[in-house]
Amino acid sequence: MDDATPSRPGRRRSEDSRRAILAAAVELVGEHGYGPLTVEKIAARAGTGKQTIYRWWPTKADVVMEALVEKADLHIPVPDDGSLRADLRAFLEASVALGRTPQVVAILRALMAEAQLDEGFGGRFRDGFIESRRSALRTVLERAAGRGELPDGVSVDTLLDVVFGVIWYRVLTDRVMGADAVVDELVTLIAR
Amino acid sequence: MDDATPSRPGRRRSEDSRRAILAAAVELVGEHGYGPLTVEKIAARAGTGKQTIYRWWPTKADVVMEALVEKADLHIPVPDDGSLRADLRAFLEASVALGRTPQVVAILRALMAEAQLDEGFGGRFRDGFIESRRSALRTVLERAAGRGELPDGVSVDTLLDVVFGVIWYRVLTDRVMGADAVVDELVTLIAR
Amino acid sequence: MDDATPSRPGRRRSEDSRRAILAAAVELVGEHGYGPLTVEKIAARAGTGKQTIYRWWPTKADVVMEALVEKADLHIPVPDDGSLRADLRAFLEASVALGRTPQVVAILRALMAEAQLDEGFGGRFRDGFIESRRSALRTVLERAAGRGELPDGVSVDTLLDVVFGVIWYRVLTDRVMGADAVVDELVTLIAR
Amino acid sequence: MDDATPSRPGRRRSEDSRRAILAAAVELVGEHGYGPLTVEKIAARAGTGKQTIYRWWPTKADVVMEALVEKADLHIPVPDDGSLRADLRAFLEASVALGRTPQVVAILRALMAEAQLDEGFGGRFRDGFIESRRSALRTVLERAAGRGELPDGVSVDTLLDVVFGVIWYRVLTDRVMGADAVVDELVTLIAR
DNA sequence: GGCTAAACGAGACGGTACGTCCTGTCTTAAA
DNA sequence: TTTAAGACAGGACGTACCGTCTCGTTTAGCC
Repeated sequence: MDDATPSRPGRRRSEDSRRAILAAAVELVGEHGYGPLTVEKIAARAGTGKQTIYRWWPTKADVVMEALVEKADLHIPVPDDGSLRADLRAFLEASVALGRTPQVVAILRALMAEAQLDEGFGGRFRDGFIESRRSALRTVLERAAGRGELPDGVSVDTLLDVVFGVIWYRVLTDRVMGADAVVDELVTLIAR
Repeated sequence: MDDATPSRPGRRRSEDSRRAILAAAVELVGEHGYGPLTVEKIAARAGTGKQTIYRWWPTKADVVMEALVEKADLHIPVPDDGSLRADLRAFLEASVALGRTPQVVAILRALMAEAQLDEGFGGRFRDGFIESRRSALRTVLERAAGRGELPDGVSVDTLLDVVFGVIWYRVLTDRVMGADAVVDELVTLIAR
Repeated sequence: MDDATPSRPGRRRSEDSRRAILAAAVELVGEHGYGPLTVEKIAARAGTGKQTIYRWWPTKADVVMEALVEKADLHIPVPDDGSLRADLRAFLEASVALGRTPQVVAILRALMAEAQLDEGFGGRFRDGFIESRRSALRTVLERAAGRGELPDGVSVDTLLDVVFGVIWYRVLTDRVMGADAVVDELVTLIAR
Repeated sequence: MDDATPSRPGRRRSEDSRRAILAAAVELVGEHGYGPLTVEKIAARAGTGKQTIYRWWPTKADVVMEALVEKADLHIPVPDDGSLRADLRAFLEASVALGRTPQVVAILRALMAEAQLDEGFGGRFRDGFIESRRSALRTVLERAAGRGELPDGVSVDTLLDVVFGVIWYRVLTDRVMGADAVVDELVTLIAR
């Protein structure tokens, strides 16, 4: 996708700058949160010009989102242990673990907020993040559906809404996941 | 709180200005969304000074929240029809109806966004809005619990998370409620 | 002109800020010349916001011009000693004295340059500076014309061009006035 | 200087590019004036890279100056008709003719402006342009001095200042030459 | 013909200033 | 004392150019 036109004239995009910008953004969010984050500060910390950021990302939220996506630990593996109970619990445990990292939570909340305020970013956030998370869990649930483990009368899509809905709702209302039995209860509710 | 000291010297707070400010805020959100909303534009549209806004509301989000609360249609009544299926369905139908008013949806999304970015408003939003919605549904569910209609092994609080989680998740990811069978499916999942 | 509408609502223009801005501009030109002068630096030095500068002056050149005009020493008095030789010499000596102040010379050169590059400022510079200088000397020359002291066949306007032409030409080609006999020679040429 | 080392390896300077750059610069000054002229726009219009401009000219003003010098009509011939009146009138008429070409006037104003703002270019402009004009007229005036046609008590250099001073002063204050009797009057004043 | 070297177009880079917009505060005259 | 009006200090925005630096390509002289 990136190398479709491998030989254009002109200097190539600097991978160093790209990495420095993502790293600077993550550091700054970690230090002071997303609110006071500005393109100017990212550029200063990364040692780049502002234009270099504007050239490749439409908004600072896109920078943060790319940094988030690049975090390997986000790639919550799609579990396949043969039973919905086990797979769903594994998926939720991994999500809960992420949700306990304050930096990641701060970024998730900020990005979801930005997605509401900026329609353009909203679309990119859904396509680049929300949907990829749904498709991971959808794989798990469809396998379970094949085994007849899902409740009757509830579509896979609605179950996705239930799982991600609970996670996001608790993140956005500042009630951290995993401090109680919510994982067990969700598994109980869905995997009967 | 507003009429605690009815007889002070000096000019009284202008009810006209207050209404003009709330109306201007609602109009502007309706026209261009919440993102480009500024105190300056509210004041200009309302024909008031900026100071008059800052004097009575901590942030523009509080202005919008007050406008939202003033909409009477928000008062979704707590249904009590003797069965969880009926009560839950009534509650969800009412929510879905609200979620179909684009202006209301725009405001809900904006307020949830602002709650992420401004810690102070986040608290006021949870206390003044989120919790009041939860307590309404909690009444319904606790009645059902008394009748033994709730699934085993799932607390009322988690069921609240499921219902509101699904609603908010769909609102925030721009997938409007009620365009499909989600109400039926939620009732099926929870009220067995 | 400033007090035509003395009673509008709203805060009045701050005379402190105005003075601080003019002073900062003069200082900065004195320290590093006009080239590196920026609105940002003027604002920083003056302790004002940039907007306060942009509110009252169209360009930084207008700021510098106002500072120049405000210098009382610029008000070269219109001499009236009864003879053209004496009046013209007095006018030129005063101009030469000014032209020996490096700060003033730097400002004059910069403003004339800016007048070439920015058509809008060019007009304001002619109206606000060039013409006021011409009218001062025109008074002197017209008195002399009444006494028949001017050369035949040369209009007052052309004599103004000669006097100011020589001064500006020497300033702009970096050949300081007064290092030689140019004052004597101009008097000789014009007042015969 | 350009052909001092005729046989180096490597590609030779492209005459096409050089001409395209000079032409682009002249066109752009003609269209929008010198103020908004940038190296970037010259390169875009000429279809060259920016580097090709920076390789051969120190500043954009030098590009414009080279374009000006290349205009053959600049070579005002040094008249020699035996009388100062005739020679001076011929010189001034030629200058006035140039001063009526709006494009040339625009360039002259721009170069004089740049000479004020950029010390380096100021030197090159004086050496390469101002002085060559002075030396042309100096030849005329020194011939006249030999014939005793110059006013007493006024040096040739001051007379040069008078003639060029008037021309430049009128150009820079946007009062075009030749619309009035200024040529006649200057001849009257100097050649008595 | 192959080799080295310079100039070419294109365009990304770090950096600086721009002029605009908005924030939250302050100051005025009127109500 | 509140109001509308509006100026204030401050700070981020996104843009435009600067002058430099790669790129891959083209054009030359030399072996």
